[in-house]
Amino acid sequence: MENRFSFLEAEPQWLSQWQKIHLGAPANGTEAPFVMVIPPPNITGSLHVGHALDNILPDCLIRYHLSRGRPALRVPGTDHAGIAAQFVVEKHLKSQGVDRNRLSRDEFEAVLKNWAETTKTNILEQLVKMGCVMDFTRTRFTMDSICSRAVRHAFKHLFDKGLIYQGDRLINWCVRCHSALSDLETEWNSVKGRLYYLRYPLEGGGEIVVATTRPETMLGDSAVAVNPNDSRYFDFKGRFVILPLINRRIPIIQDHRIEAGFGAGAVKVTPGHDPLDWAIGQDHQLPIYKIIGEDGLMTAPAGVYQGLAVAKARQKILDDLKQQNFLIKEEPYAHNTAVCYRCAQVVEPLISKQWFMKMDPLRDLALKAYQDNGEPKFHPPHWGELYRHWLQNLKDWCLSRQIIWGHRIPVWHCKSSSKLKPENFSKSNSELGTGNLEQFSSCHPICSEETPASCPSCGSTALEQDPDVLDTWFSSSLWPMSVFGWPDQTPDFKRFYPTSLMVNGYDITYLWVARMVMMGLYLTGRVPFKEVYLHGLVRDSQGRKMSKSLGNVIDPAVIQNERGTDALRFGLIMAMQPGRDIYLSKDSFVSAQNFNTKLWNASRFILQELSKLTPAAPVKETPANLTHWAHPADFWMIGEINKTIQTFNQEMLRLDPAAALRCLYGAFWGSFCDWYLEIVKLRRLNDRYGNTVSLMRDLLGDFLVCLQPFIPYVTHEITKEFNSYLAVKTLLALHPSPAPWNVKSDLLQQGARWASITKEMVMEIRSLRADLGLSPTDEIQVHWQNASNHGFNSQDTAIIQGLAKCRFVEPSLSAVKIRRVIDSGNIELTLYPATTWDAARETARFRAELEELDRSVNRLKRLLSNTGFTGKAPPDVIEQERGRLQGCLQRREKFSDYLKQLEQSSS
RNA sequence: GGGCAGUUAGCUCAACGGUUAGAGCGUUCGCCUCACACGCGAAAGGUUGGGGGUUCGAAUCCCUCACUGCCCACCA
Repeated sequence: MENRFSFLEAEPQWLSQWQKIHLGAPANGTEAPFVMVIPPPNITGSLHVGHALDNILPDCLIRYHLSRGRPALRVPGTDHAGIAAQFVVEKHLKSQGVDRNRLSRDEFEAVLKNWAETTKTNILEQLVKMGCVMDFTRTRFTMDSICSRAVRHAFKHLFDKGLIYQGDRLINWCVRCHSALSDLETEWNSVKGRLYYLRYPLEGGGEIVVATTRPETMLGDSAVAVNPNDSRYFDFKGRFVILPLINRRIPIIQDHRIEAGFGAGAVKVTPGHDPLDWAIGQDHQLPIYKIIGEDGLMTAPAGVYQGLAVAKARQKILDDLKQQNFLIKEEPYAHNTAVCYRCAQVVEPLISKQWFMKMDPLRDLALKAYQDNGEPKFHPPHWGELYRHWLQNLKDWCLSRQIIWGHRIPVWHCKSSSKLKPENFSKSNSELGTGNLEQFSSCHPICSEETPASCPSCGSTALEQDPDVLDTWFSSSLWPMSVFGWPDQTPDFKRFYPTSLMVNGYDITYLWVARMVMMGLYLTGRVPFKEVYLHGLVRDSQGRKMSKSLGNVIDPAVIQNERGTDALRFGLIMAMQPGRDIYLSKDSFVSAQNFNTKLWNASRFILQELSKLTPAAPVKETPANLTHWAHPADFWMIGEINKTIQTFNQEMLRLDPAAALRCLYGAFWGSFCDWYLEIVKLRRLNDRYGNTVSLMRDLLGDFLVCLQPFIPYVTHEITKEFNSYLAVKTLLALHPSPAPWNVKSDLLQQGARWASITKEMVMEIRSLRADLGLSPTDEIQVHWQNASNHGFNSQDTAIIQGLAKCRFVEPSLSAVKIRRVIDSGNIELTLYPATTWDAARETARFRAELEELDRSVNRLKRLLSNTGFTGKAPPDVIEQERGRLQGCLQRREKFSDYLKQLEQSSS
């Protein structure tokens, strides 16, 4: 074995073996498989460290369940990522000097398909390299034929139920992406703008002042609103305003949504370009003027301002208002503006004909499932309430996007007649005036899973598919169903749906998780996953988001190259705290790598001991009759591993792999390496040493099996090195998770007691050695009273001598003495240092100890004489306190005795 | 504006009503000791954010204040 784990050489060997182990051995029992689907990464580029988390945490769970003999499946795949992907590809084209607007729809789609193929391959390869156990024969892509079919089927079903409709609504329009966005796809930025106070003249004399941050929208005003209780405006009721610049006559209306306290108390109402104004406009039946177009330029109704970009129009309108004395004042004002969550450009609220989905029936199902059955179960639990609250306030979902990359809406329009269908146009539409609305025939739109041959109403074959594509999250919301072939009742769908657990970052709880639940419930009657684990977001060591511009991005591939995939996996899992964001720096992976090295080296030591055994045939299995040959140290370690196995299982099952890993880390390094292996070394001369070595090997085997889900590469590589020496016969990943060792509890207790005394003694001596400034080669002489009472024989004392670099001697009356007690004062230790020694310091030490003990004794006496305590506390707690008091008294007696001796000898 | 989470050692976090609050990293000191210097040993470091309450007993439960982060809403 090399003295370092060469991960770069070792890693590639294991990948092909792991790809075969999905679902594990053929299921013999009836236990339901543990099923997860991957949160499909966007095909925008390569995987970042957040993706690594999304995949490594589930992989640990999948591997864990496989090792417990439960069939386990994880389905990989990728997401076409609509706007996000189109944005990235547009940028890429631009960097190559290609303007995407000069490409035809088909040409651009071809570029995107090509891009998707490349990144898909790259992403799947990265997943494989991270060691993820997935069934790559079931790999899906949200735009492949299976998923697309599910999308069309779901759409048609919802359409037929009347839940999907087309209509003119105020929506979020990204001018750069040239598409509508849903409410969840906008983000809010604080901007330092200005608040402008405009003077609106009243018909018949007088004026009213309105405040606005967007003066250019005044061209679209159709009313001025005031609060009905605002006494300043009681007299204005029923009067009209003549809108400056364009001289439109608009009413003054009253609406309770207007806050009297803000600005001037009167608000210009622009139903075409503001969400609140749109709502007010609906209620008051106000006309709508669309003065900003989808291209971000002022439209024809904007009159002389037509064709100007919004910012330029604003400036010109301000100039004109000022010149005509309509601008009273302006003041600095911080407010929020919506931006596109993908391209970060300003979102314009505007009226547009879009496809929407009524969410109420779906929402009700999700609320009922959550309230009645607690489904899905959230980790951490407080997310459940957030989810419920969000559902309660859910609005209709804007489904259509005016981009190219995505699922084309499965609706066809009949072009046979140019006759307009009057009910498609509300009276306000006639005033939109931009001609942007499609002219549809009188035939009903045809929703169909397959391209229809002809119009069912008129028989015409002049059909045109709706040009829009679906929100990328529509296909995502079907993912846990579509990957298994839904709507067909495939064997996979029957066996694996609903899935067991969904793991992803909390940032997409509403965008994705909630929608999957709603769609799953509505379309299949079942919540698509029993549990949801929402992990925190990865941030840098200062808590900032990782971004390319800040230069604080951690590329998982770089960590893998520098420290190994296991270090990446270990470091990420250890950094996870349920419900909290994860702060990472490149240094976060140092101690992870160190652990792997430690594991490697400890294994190397054990292998070396195995190979030294003669004859060449080492013990294959630890002899069962432990009581005949095992040492208390062995029983102690067995007790430790039993506790570890128990905690490990418990934490894994309650979805806290970080706690599980912490427990393994501490037991392996702190108990197994630091103490047990060191003790074993000191037992080499024992004639049963061969048995000890095989026990040590089997204990290592337990650790390897438990650690395998987290650090598969190094553990598998170790089992390979051990070859026939290790009891692990199959591929480690399929080796059964260890059960606690079946050893009588009194033996375990004896072992624990032995270890407790030994460790305390050794640490006391080591501490004193450091205190005295002794060199590690200097032996320190020790006398130990009452040793035999604790059953310590010569082998035990040899172990202590070896660990503490000391030598046991007969008591000496003449030598310098340092006294200590251990085991709560039951054992007295006398040390004879062969060096000068500061008696004054020792005296001070005892005095301090005594003071501390006095305090403890007083406290404990008070506590134990408190009838409130003795009457109410559980008996074992009282017993524990009694024991503590006993120990303190014993120690105090010894220490005052030593102190007296010290004072006598120094005087 | 509404809501959620958090505040414990220099840093990241444990401790899930039991009385002397623990790890890892970092720091300091001593060691290349035959698995490992990616290591070993030793040590320093805390009024558990402030205040009040419940309890025999509070980091833990309740109230309150302060601060931090996030989500939702969007006052023009």
